[in-house]
Amino acid sequence: MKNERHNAIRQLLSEGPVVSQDQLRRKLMRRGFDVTQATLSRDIHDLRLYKGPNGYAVPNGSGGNDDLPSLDDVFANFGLAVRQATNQLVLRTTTGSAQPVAAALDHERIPDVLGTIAGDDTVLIICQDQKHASNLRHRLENLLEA
Amino acid sequence: MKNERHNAIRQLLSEGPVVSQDQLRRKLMRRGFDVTQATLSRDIHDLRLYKGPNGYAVPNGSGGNDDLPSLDDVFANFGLAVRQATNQLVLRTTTGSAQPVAAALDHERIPDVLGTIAGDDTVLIICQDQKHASNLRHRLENLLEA
DNA sequence: GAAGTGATTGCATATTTATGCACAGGTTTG
DNA sequence: CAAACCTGTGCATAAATATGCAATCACTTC
Repeated sequence: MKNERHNAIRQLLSEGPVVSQDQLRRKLMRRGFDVTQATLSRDIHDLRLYKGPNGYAVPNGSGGNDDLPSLDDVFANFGLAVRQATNQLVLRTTTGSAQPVAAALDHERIPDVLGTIAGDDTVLIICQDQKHASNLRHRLENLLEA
Repeated sequence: MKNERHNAIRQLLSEGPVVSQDQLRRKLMRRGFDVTQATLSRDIHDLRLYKGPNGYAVPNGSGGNDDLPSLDDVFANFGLAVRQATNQLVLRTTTGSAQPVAAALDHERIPDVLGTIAGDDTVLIICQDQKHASNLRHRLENLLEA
């Protein structure tokens, strides 16, 4: 429950500005998540979100991670949201992070992945078909939480 | 004076974490600035500071570029042609303009758009499905004629 | 010089966010 | 199975932040 809600929050933030926890609460309500402001305060702490002049935002890849980052790490740090269009996934990342994220994906040699194309903050992932795409999407959504 | 105080605030933030406006007030006091929390709330707004897990921070991007040119402008200036392939649109732009055009598209937060990937003179726009793609294509075609 | 104007600030208070406590639903342990 | 433990949550409320209003001050205009 909490994990799904966290994903929904990231998704919402990538779609439009959210100025207060109460506004976030109402938006989540429309998506079927009914929680109180107190819970959102805790969620925001968990997700390490920032609040600025334009509302809440996902941290921009500042943490600067070191070694050979695993897919899990890369995702936890830079992944924002995954969306699916038939056999393709569109993965939003923090700005400037799409390339390394795509590299990590390629490196994992996941059989579902036919190939990736990365821009600045978006990775397009091509799968064999819709089924493989769904499969991968679920997997990535879980990684987003870590 | 407000400007000196703003500079002092920036200085303080670069030296160590500041977690609350009241803490900031006390630190400024020691430097000879005696103002209330209300004033600091306004200062923070003026300086467009962000508050996150580690307190206040100066905005991420070096040069706070908040306002992108409007989609209409960008299109009128750099857009060349739109073509559709099932759920994707391929947008040709003047060479070197694909990135800014894609950025403008992203920031418009059009619901039809799952994501964009930009090269040098081409932007690939991924939509949910063929219907959304057609919808968006018509819209963009209109902008091109403007 | 009087009156008008705009900028800055404090005060009081509204609004927003964080948190102590209690409780419900699972899990693990004995 | 019961007891001891976690985790996640709401409720009530504390803490932090934003803001309407009025006062002050530096300038401008007539």
